Amino acid sequence: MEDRKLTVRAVERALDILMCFTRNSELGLTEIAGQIHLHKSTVHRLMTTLEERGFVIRDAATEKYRLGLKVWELSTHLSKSDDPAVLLLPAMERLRDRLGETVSLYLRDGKDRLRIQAVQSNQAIRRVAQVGARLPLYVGASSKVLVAFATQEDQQELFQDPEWPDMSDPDAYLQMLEEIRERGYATSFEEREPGAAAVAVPIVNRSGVVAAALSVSGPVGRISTDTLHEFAPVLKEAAREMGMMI
Amino acid sequence: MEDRKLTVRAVERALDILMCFTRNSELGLTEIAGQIHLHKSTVHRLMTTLEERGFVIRDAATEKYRLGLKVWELSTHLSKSDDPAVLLLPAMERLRDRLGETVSLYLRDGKDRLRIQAVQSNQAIRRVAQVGARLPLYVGASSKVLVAFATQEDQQELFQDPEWPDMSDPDAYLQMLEEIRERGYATSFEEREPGAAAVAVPIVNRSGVVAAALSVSGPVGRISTDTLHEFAPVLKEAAREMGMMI
DNA sequence: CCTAATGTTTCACCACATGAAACATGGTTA
DNA sequence: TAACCATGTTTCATGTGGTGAAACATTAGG
Repeated sequence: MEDRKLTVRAVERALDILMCFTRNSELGLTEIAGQIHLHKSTVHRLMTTLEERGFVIRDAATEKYRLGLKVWELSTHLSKSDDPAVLLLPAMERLRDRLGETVSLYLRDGKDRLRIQAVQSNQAIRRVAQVGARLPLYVGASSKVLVAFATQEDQQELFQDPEWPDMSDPDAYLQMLEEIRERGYATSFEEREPGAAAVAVPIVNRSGVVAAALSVSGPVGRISTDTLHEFAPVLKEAAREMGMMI
Repeated sequence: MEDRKLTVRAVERALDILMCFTRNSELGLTEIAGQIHLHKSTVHRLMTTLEERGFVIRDAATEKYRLGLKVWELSTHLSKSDDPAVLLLPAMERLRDRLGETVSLYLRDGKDRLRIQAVQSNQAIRRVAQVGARLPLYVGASSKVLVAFATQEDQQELFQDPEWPDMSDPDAYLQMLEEIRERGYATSFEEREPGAAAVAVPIVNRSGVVAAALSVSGPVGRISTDTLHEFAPVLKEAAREMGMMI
């Protein structure tokens, strides 16, 4: 072992267990043990610890574990002041009112993107976006934006990741990213979700860094590829304003 | 050591570190080490682990730690469906509109209570209640309710806790709890906070268990002890309705 | 009744978490 | 400039305490 670990294994495991609950809201002991490949007795001890500290609770009925009050308590103490999710909410609502479609805000987080805020279209047929969803970086308009404006090294790291799908034509893909950087927005048409289309633009903060991606999405019945391109300038203007705030 | 620990010390410590951020949103290494009485090198390793997993981040400017994205992500996956905080919000808003004062919802959590929801009075002078605040169980109208309707064993455990203040007259205190159970509400007048008065009632869920405490509070200038008793029946009716929902 | 799948506890082993101490860094003072 | 102090970081010997196999307990289902 050349580069010595300076982390604590038991804690890593406990945190991994907590993150399991982003995929399933209720989990049994063996279920968790299966997901993180540990012996159930080990998981049992970790769960006892998490439960004792209130980070998970046991459902009285199902006997399964779910996230506890402490998680919620912690989240209320996240520093709200500089949190884009609350800071940009009003601007997102205005954009939704203007375009009439669902508006989402994404943050790059490692090899994924995270939908940190969303305001839903109020039309009868609409795309419903779930806040907190973790989505892949290799598909969708917002992904393209986040990848296109990432650093070279960052991109290389992503592409080399085993999770990243094999590119049939790497040059064409890089060409597309270049195009996105040039015109300042990306589109997607039934790419991640059938029946959904989206436009996304980067939000550049005052330091000149791409801090997030802003997208507008809706059903293909209402949004043609033409519509996407019509939306783009409106989005860009909104993103520019938002960038001033963060 | 007679009763063997079946918890994991390193994990307990890591979780304790996380909870430190409910008191301070930004913390340095030695600061944390001081709070949980550990050597800074130990804390350093734990923090590296927490950071690697995204549960804390380092502020670029101050070099201090703050809670990370993962905490927020986890919190969005708390099962919202049966969460009283969102379920009872509309009813709380109606109550606020009716009485014109700040309405709070408390949950018992171990030796404390937790304000899990609050809607503020919209009068100029008002009591501002912070959601997520952890408060003691030995003072305040809501505390009295939560203690009064706790089980005998629970009460004993609380009273024997070293944190619990010495009771000058235990019999009088028990007498007061009995009175609260009889009339179904508790009051406080400049008890926890100078200048604030409150009434609180229990919320009994469909299983007949006291699941939470509902309180209305405001400045003493507007709320006399008489007002508190006038509010009580309104609160009780609201709590009855809320109880049906959880 | 047996079987299978849960969760729980015990226990011997030795990996690995631990804290002291040394080191590095930046900021403040004289 | 040096001396100082308060941060954070890394190293390392020590033995505690985390680990997983296995045994046990419990429940549900066939």
